[in-house]
Amino acid sequence: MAEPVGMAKPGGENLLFLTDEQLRRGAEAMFFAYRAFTADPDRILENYQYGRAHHRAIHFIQRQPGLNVNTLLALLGVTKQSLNRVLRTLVDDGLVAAKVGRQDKRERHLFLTESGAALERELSDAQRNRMRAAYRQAGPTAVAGFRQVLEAMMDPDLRRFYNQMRDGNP
Amino acid sequence: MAEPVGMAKPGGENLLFLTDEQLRRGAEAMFFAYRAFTADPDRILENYQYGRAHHRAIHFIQRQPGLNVNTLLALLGVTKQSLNRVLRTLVDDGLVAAKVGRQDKRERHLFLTESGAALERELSDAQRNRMRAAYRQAGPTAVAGFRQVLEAMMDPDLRRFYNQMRDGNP
DNA sequence: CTTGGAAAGTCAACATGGCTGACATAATAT
DNA sequence: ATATTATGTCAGCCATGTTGACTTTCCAAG
Repeated sequence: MAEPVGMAKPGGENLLFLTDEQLRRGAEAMFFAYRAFTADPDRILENYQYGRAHHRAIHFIQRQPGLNVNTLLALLGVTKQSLNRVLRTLVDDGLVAAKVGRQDKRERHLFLTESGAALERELSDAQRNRMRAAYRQAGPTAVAGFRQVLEAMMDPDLRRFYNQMRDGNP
Repeated sequence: MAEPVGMAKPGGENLLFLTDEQLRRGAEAMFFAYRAFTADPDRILENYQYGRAHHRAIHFIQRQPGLNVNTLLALLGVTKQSLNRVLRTLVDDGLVAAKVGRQDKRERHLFLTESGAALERELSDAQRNRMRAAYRQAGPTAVAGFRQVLEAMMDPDLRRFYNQMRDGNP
């Protein structure tokens, strides 16, 4: 707690002096927090015979209804063969609807069905509950910092996606 | 940017009003940032025919030299069979030394060898570079918030471990 | 001193979800 | 007419998780 995370240079520049120790602690915090972050949805998914990959696909389809497969591939960062396995089971099970594009008939636009949306809600409810609790405990200033650091950590391409999603869904 | 992350209640209580949208954004930020967070070490590990599991084991052995297998299992949250596969290759390849306990001869205390420490350094250097850049970009206040939120998100058991590691390694 | 249980290692079998490579189909774009 | 793009699919491989069963070693308590 008394551990200094950084200091302003006397000259006035806002440089940070970060020890290896401080950065290692940050890495561990990411590791443990991410484990907790995925634990709740994972427990739910077991009941449905789905995995984390299904959750991610469902999440982004909920987020951008009508996105095409290529966009989803870029968001998830996996190969199309890998995604296809997941997406096929979701379509077969009636959780996702794939509609042929009107302008470009090669594209499939992806949507959640009623039951797909229901599962998405169940999963994200569980995940949001944990995040809400953490946000409340840490307070608004901490939350703003949390998001700033995460955003700064992202690869530029994904940061673009991340911000597009904000802009596209106000 | 103009998105409110929370407000203080007029009454004075520090409650946060968090929309689903804000929490979903947080989840996405976690997802994208974690991808970036693991990407650099993953690239390096490919050259050595190791995976992320090896990195995690090496990380915690570096962190607490001499820990026993049970402790490492609890930190990593995997089964002993799963860990054993990873640990065996690391021992066989001479990156990790397993020394029989003096008091309790059933226990094996794990240490990094010279070459193990070298690989750990290479991996964590890459990871720390990204974190350092993100920390610098976001600033000290943001970093403090980042850590607060991550800590609040952890499962209580893992938070205990997380804080023990701080206390044990001042 | 015996015995129960803990720490660790191992074998086998299986599931998930990554990957590559090759190929097919349909439709757009040149 | 042809090249390219978007998608889907098959086959196979790998890393890493799982459960279950079993052994060895050894500490500790009866």
